Amino acid sequence: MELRHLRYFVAVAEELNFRKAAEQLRVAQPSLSSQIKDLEFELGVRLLDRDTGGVRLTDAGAAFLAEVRQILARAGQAVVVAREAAKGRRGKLTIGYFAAIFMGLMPGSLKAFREKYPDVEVELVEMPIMEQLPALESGAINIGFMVAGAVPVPPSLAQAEVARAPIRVVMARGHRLARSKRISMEQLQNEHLLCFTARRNHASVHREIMQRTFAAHGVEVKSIQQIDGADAFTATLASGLGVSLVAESGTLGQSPELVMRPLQETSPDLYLTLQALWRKDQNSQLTANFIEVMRKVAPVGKRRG
Amino acid sequence: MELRHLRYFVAVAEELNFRKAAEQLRVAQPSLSSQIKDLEFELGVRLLDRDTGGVRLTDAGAAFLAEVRQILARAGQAVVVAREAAKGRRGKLTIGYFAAIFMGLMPGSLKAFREKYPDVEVELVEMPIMEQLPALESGAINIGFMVAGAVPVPPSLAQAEVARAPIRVVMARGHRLARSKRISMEQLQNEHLLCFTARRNHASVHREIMQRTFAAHGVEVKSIQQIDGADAFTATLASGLGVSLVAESGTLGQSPELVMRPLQETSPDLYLTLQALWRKDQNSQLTANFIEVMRKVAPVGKRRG
DNA sequence: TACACTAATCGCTTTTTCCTATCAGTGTGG
DNA sequence: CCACACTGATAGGAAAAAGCGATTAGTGTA
Repeated sequence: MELRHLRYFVAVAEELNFRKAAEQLRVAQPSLSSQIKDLEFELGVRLLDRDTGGVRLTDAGAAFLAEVRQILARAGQAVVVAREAAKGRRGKLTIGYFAAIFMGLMPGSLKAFREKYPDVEVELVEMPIMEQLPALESGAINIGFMVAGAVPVPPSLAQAEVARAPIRVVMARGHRLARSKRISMEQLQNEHLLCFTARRNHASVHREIMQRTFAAHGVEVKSIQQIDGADAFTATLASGLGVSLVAESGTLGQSPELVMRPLQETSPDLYLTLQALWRKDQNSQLTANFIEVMRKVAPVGKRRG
Repeated sequence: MELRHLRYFVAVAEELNFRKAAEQLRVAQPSLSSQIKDLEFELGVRLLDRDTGGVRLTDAGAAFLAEVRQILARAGQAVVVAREAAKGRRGKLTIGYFAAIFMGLMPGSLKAFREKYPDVEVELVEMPIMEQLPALESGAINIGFMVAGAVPVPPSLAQAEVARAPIRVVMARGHRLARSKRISMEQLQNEHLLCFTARRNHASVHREIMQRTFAAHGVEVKSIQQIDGADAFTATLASGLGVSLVAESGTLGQSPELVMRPLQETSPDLYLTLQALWRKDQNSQLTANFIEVMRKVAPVGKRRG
């Protein structure tokens, strides 16, 4: 059974006339008769009662017709879906992300993407960068995100900068340092510093970045306390126990109990860059579209240095 | 695009290997390559990323695959539907009926039919016999019912007896005649007789049958009052205003305000036969099945004569 | 009774699909 | 580092299928 048989059958069932149906299908009437006969033979069912006087649908033909109409409609739909999907306007996109409180660009990007591509199903999977890399390679996720330079990127993955945001000092609203308009790194040297991690006993990318930032300015810090989980981290900051460095775009800035202050220093290093990662061999328009939207939405801080 | 293309595509998408997919499809690998190429060309979309190293689904391929699986499933389903429909186990049956209060066999028959053929959609259309005849010929209804001999049946329609029930006298529980165990036709001669009709100003088949019954026994009746609508007819009987003749199987027997009494006479004429009608050229298994069920369910009264 | 119309059949052509054999790459193991 | 097993693509001819024109058989109508 081929779609041709179904198309021919629908034409005859609608016209109830082989000659007219054949004309509409732009084939000769004997071809049509032959195909219908083959279809009936394969089904083992008479679909059309016909004699030299005309054509009528049998019960089985009427039931089959209803099914076939749906099949043909779906077949047409499938073609549309494939073409739409090729343009990245339809399909499923699985995104691994992490550190909303740290860089916080996903909510706005997702909203904008869903508005522009309503037929794309987006699934967000929260996972630390070290889990994203194998997930990208296996195809479990289509796009991953990391702070530039946090970890080495395997050669099978492509990367692109999607946002850049200045580093800020974050602390409780009532914190002693909150009175300063700008805060120098020397001031931070003797503060209790905090960083967060996704899972207990995991290496903290956040700590890595903080240490690197201080080191780049020749400032030595004693230790940075690691806190598991975003909520715990926020709560600890809010208690006034310590301070941390995050990107200005991080969602911590939305917390009413916390404030952000710029650093005194103006080096170009004092920016965090968010990079999107995807498989080089994927060549996915879906991925390209998401990154394009994200780039437009993402607050790209102007360099001060 | 033909189902072959879709079947081939699914095989490759599942195996991610042309050679294995070809083996499974029992075709040579080059045929498979060629068909997939044709499919992609027709869609204008690359569905599979392939090189000498292997095969991967593109985004479009993944989206298309999901659609195609459903199409193929439906196509298989359509074949089943056609075969089931040919056996009368599936499809739609439109039944014209009338005079439930008069012969009252439909509820039980419908119940039994729905139990035996749950996949058949049954639609009941209430219409008097004179409307059923053209509806049968046009195909608006598949089966009609009439009391045997009520009207002449056109030669294009087939008919079969499905039930026979004795004629009874029906009246209010408190009616004077209700005290008799049997009632003779002479007793009825001077009673106020009632018959019902479907619509105002329509000829009453009920009256026709009653007159014929009396006439067959040489009993002459003055007049029979015609009442529009089954509910009005029941209510008028219940009020004690008059009496009527109906089949024992009629739903009037279920009314607590009414009683039925047999006639004194024992002629074989004193039975009403319900006939099913359908188009001769229809040759519908659905119709045959319904009538078969109805015959089993219908109370066929034993002849007393 | 002729005529217009129905769908089916016949013999042949065209188109499509399929096959075998081969080729051009890639990754792997000795 | 080179064979070797593996990938999918290509070429040319064979087989199958679909299509065509002409014709036939049958029905309904004027």
